[in-house]
Amino acid sequence: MATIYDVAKAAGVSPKTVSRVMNGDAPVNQATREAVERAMATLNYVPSSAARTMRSQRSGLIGMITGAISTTHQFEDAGLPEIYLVQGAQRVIDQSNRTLLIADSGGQAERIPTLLQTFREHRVEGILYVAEYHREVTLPDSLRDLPIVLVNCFDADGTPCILPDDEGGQFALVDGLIRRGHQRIAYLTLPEHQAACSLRVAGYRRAHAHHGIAVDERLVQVGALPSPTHEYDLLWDALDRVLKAEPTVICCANDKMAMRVYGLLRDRGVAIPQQMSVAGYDDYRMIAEHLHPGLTSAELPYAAMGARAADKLLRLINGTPKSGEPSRELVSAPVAWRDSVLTRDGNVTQLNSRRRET
Amino acid sequence: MATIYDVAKAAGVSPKTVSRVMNGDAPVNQATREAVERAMATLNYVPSSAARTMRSQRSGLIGMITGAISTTHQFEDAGLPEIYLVQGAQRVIDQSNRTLLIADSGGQAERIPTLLQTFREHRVEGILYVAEYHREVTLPDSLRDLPIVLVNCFDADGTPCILPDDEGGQFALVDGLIRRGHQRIAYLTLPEHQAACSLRVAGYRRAHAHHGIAVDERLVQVGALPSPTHEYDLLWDALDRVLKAEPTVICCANDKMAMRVYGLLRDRGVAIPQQMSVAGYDDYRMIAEHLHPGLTSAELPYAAMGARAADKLLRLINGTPKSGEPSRELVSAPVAWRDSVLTRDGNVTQLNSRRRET
DNA sequence: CGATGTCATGACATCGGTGTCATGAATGAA
DNA sequence: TTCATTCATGACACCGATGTCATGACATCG
Repeated sequence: MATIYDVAKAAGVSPKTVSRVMNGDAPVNQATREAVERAMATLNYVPSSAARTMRSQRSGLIGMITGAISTTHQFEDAGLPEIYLVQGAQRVIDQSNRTLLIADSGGQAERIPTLLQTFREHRVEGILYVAEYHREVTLPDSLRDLPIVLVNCFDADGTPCILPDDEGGQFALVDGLIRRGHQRIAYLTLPEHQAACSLRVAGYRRAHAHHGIAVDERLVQVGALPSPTHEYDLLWDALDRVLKAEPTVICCANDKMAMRVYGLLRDRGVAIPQQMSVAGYDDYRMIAEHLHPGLTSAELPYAAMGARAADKLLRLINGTPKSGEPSRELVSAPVAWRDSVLTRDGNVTQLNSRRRET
Repeated sequence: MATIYDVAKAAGVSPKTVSRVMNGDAPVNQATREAVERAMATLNYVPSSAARTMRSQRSGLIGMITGAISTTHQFEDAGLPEIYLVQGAQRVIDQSNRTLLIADSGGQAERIPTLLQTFREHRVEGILYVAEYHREVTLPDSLRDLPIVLVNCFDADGTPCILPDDEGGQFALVDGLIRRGHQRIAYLTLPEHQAACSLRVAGYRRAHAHHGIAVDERLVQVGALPSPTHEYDLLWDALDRVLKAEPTVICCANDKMAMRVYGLLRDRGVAIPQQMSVAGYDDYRMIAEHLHPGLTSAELPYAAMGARAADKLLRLINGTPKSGEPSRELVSAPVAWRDSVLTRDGNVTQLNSRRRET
């Protein structure tokens, strides 16, 4: 592998001049520059980031730690759309001429110290700490000395974080339902004590308040997803209870639940959306676009969150936070309206024309 | 940040001895070792991988390039389960005391040269080149000089690769259907010219041949998924044609299509699985486990492929390929049998008991 | 015309580890 | 006892960049 010395010799200049050509940190004669560039091309020269890091004490690496805090999800694949987070963050980080180093703990919390050790050895300049679902976390003390941004999670110490606007998203969805003529809107929540769940329910309630509609509490029920501990029946029962309150639309805590509700409703001979509209949350396109009819869902904006988090972290590293920048930032996203929701126009009901949001 | 010199001074030894304690490459007196370890702990010493890389000419980095070859998938999120690939590969790579460097092109092929340049600057020891779906690729010449393993793709030059056993998986699924009493098995393929599609159809045919059943060609139809170019109707029509041939089960080219088929069948008042069994392919658990009833599907073993690929790459790097190791390796996986498939016992039909495969 | 400044370049040290070789002490074999 | 090994350790150079400082050639200014 060619070094800067080889290039210097081939171009008949000193290594330092080659360095100057690469970094543009001092004027270089045009002819010299061209000679150096030719030599670099001929020798297929690629500078060594190790050497550069050593001398400059800047690694140009950002560490991302994902699946970090799982309580052994043997069943859940909640973290799956994290790939979008990675893409969002990577775009921003590449622009700052840095490289993203990703460590996935695969849900094994005990591996985290090892991964952090690796990050430290590589002298990462900052860390993005990603949770698989919106929740509170407690950071290990060993992280205190590095610039860090939490993504999809927050802690009690006010560490900078980027969160999805679950309350606002659910508000927008339910607001849209009401504007489309729905008055009796059911909500199936999850039993878990997740931040996302309670925020979404809060958004549901605020939308009702906003339109001056009282919430019939029979319309709000706790469902569940299949898991080793609770059986399907929980959702079946919740659906049963909620149907007694005669809703025209059922909002589900997430897309997975909505997918099950499709099946359960149809088992009862209820046509979607003619007899019952359904909405989800997350807008996992793999689900929402491919269900029939297409599922209306509030987007969980992973890509945007990744980008925002990277942006915030870079400012932390550079010591240039915007003045008055809050430590906690919410990321909103539009609702994707699809055919699972019927517009109720007075007594007449009509199908939405099929549309996609970009 | 403490260096090896600081540790050496604190422990009253030479830097080289500290190095020996860390690497265990030469005997060190027990008392000395403990003194050094105390000093490292006190100073919070973390060795610099940059310095180590520079001296030893081994970076300990493996590059993975994903979403590498997309033809701008504005619509597809095919690459989503790649996260499993990452986890599989990372597990193996960590064990070899190396670190995985991931670059995601986000489907923008023009970004690949930049990403490769970054890999080179970091002196990665080898590359995992991941395609989002099983296909043939052509490698840029600039990759020729690095150990490389293709994942989920192959090229014309016989570059080492890891592929899913689509033919075998579909064979196992259809074989299982026949053993469960099905004789008229429909197959909905995709119009795309993907390696996966034709292999799966081949497996379908081989299973029939294996049991001496002739394939009624009306049972094999080309469907499609929603996209900007073809409308839903394509799948509707295909389903229409296939139903005329009176199947007892419909196999779909993948889980997304199966999800749509659930909706389309139910629109026609066909109960799943009582009146029609359905099977998918990929076993995206986000879909297969949460559909109601649970979707029977052949697993696309991403995690295992990631692990196998990493393993193969490490052997390439170490120059210790197993003797007679084929350059192309297929990874098989079991079929996940769920409630969407009815067992037809003579004239009597029965539901599978609900079960999960681990 | 001499002083000063800018341009273009090179010599040299340095970042933090590890490979090589040397050295002295202890141990075992002849 | 003496020579050969093994053990335990240190001195020193080196990996490949870049920061600092020095230098010579011109250009500019008063």
